[in-house]
Amino acid sequence: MSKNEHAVPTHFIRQIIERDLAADKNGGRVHTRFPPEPNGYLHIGHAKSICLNFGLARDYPGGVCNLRFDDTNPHKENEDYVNAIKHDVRWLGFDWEDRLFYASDYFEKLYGFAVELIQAGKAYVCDLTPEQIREYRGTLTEPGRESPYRNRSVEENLELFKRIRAGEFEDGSRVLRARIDMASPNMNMRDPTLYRIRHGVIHHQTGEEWCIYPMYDFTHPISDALEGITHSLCTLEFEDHRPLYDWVLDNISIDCHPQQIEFSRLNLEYTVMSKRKLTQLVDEGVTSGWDDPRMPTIAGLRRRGYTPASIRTFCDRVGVTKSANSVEMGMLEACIREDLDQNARRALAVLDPLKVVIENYPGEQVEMLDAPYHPKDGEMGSRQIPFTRELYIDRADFREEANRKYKRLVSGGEVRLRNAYVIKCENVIKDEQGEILELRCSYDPATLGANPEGRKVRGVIHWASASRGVKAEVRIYDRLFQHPAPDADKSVESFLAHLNPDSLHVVQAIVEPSLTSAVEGDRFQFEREGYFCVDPESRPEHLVFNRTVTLRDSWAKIEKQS
RNA sequence: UGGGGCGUCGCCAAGCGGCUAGGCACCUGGUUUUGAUCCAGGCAUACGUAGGUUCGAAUCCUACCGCCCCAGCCA
Repeated sequence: MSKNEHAVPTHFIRQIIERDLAADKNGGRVHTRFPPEPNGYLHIGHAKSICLNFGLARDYPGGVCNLRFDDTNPHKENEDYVNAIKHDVRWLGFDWEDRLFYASDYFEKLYGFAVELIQAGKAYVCDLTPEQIREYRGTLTEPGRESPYRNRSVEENLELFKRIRAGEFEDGSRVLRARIDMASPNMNMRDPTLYRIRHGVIHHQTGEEWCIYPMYDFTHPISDALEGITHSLCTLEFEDHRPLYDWVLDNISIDCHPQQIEFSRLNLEYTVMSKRKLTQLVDEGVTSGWDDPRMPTIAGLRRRGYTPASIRTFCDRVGVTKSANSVEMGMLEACIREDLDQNARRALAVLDPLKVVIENYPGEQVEMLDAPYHPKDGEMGSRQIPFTRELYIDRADFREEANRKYKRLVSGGEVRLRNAYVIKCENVIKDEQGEILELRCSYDPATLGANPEGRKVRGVIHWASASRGVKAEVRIYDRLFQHPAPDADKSVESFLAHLNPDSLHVVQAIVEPSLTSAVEGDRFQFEREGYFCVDPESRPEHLVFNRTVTLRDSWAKIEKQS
């Protein structure tokens, strides 16, 4: 944990836990779990859940948190997702130690509890088709009707369930259902399905051992109880499932009854958070993969340059409540800026190069200028930057003429080159179309590490040596969508209609040579531009940087006003 | 027109009957060889609405309004 992270504010779940602790409810234990289904990559919403569950375990004496894969639907799951999820949780900074579990570990026990339910007359084998089950379920305003198979004898149910497990029946032909209340105002209590038949799928953990798979509503409470979970935290859409969670545990012989508590999921503006939609973005090639730096996945944020600490800080700041929310991107960006401002080395990189020739600087001369890695943290040391007769500056840092507000280089004007000399623009060379080709400048040798005498130079711009600088590919990312809530807009056929066509720009930059040794994962502030990280595809002979986030830019605001 | 939730500043969010925490964003100034950072200051006398209880209500009560979730053999 970094120094930036301090005591987090309380929230309603902590209050519940503290009340339980005070009442010695679970023998003083706090035991949570993070239970992802391995059917996709984790996203920032999962990060909130991870920080919550593992954070609680960390903050209470003796607290522990399990990692459990909710792998009851083999159709959509695979081992690659399991590995990616483990990697992401660890990367975020959390440790499940020896508590790695799979719901599939409990298939045999689960089967036993299902038999118990049948023996108690609380579950039955139903032969209705999926369509019929839906019809019999009724609607939100009308009660359902009881299945004609609802009153089968215990013996018949037991026999049938055994034969189902033995593989005698086809997919979809029968299910095991809980026998609760077809007239319940809560849809989840209208004899929910407990088991379905699935032949021919190879489960990533259990292979072909089973042809029946338990449903979430049956599996989850039992898995929690088997692991001795005290507080089972999930998102709001499961609120209606809580009566069923409790019903399952109340009707089987198990001596642990965790408390399910629901909180609202995280929503971020200008992106989507549902696994279905993220999968679609990947499958349709809209993004380069789950780790595309524009994705709100942990892998995407990592590749974008976000640090684990910045994501943890973000999760702490958004808090835990039951109210619907849509958090601004600015909140996330502030967290990474805060981290990187303090911890990232500075470097000079020119993203849109314009050649500058210093006419009074000797052609063959190369001066190595010392430049601190950080303006405030001297302990980070410094590097040498070559200064030569031909340089590059950014096109945006020169204007032939401009008003007083513009503090950069203008014709006949002076500007400070960062960590180097003050230069003056003597001449502007253009082509026939009037396009500026290069600038002819002079430098003042007396201005290295010193202010010029008798005049004030207001601007400072970054630069790179033309001969010693290094080419680099820089990927400039913007938000993936143009709409703050792409999946909430019902007026379009698909959320894809809101894709931002300009979410990625690739530019060829000239960067200072010290960056040649940068390796995957290194993060820098390119001064006056933003924070950048080295992409996994980067090689010493072909550097690739991703822009994590821009710097705050008050100049852009000033310019916008005029 | 069933059930379950939620409504405090542009966005998050504290608050749990006694002067509306805080963060992000935004606005002013100052410092600055990054128009960054940093520092100082500003930013809710209608807490969804209307009634009520109370000396006192965002907090308690009543009614209403708005938004979200639920009719998978998904999780």
